[in-house]
Amino acid sequence: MLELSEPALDDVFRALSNPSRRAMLARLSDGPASLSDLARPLDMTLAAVEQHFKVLERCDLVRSNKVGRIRTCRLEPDTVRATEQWLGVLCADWERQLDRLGAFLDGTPTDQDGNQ
Amino acid sequence: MLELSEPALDDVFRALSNPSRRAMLARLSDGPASLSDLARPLDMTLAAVEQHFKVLERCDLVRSNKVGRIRTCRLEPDTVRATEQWLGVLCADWERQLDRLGAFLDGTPTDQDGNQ
DNA sequence: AGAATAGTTAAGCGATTACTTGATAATCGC
DNA sequence: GCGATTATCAAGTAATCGCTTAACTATTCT
Repeated sequence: MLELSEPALDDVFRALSNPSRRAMLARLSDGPASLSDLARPLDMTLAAVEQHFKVLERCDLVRSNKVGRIRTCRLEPDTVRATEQWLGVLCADWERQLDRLGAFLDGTPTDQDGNQ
Repeated sequence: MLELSEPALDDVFRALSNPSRRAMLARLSDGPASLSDLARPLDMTLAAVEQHFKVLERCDLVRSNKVGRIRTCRLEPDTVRATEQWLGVLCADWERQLDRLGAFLDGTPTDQDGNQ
């Protein structure tokens, strides 16, 4: 599984924080599209959409290649999954901590120490 | 399962895009902490940490209560899981689309199962 | 009571964001 | 070749972000 560095996580979450960019990703999860395709439902100039796309591409949420005058854009699901996993670990840690607490309240000994 | 609105997703992803805020969440996934606890490993003033915490609290990634002069902070894992799920749907849609494409290239009719 | 600890609030500042307009290519259809 | 389509680049701008400092309000400790 792809592991994202801290700066990469900055960029991925930043990229995901914009609704137009999320709409572009959602569109791409349905299949490849040109920049104009991505722009069509969005209420902004093509130049703006291109800038949004570059943000997504710089952090590897998407990739693209240009043939003729058409740039074809695709989702890059590895990065999406790596991001999902980061959140998963956060929840897992939380649940592990709740388990330890529950065990403590039950009077059951915990063998996983390391409380701080 | 908690479902996040589009504006809520804006705020959650924005909140997650900062490394100090992610460090605070990671610390809280280990158990409750005061604001000063959260500030200790971070190279910034307590005022800055409090501002970061407010960002996390406004989008329900954490909650807190104050007793005496101590504000005790906790993770709110429902929102983390809802965010994780949004990413999960994105990947699922992408995989469904790959399945359709694969089936088309095989000349086989599309059905539900199968992975990539 | 006085001093230290913990948190809160407001103002300010430089950097970054999310656009826009306008100019410039490159390419396709006829 | 010409005009429409598709994309790219540069510069400008208003708003937001990530801090800081400074002043202030509890609360706890001795």
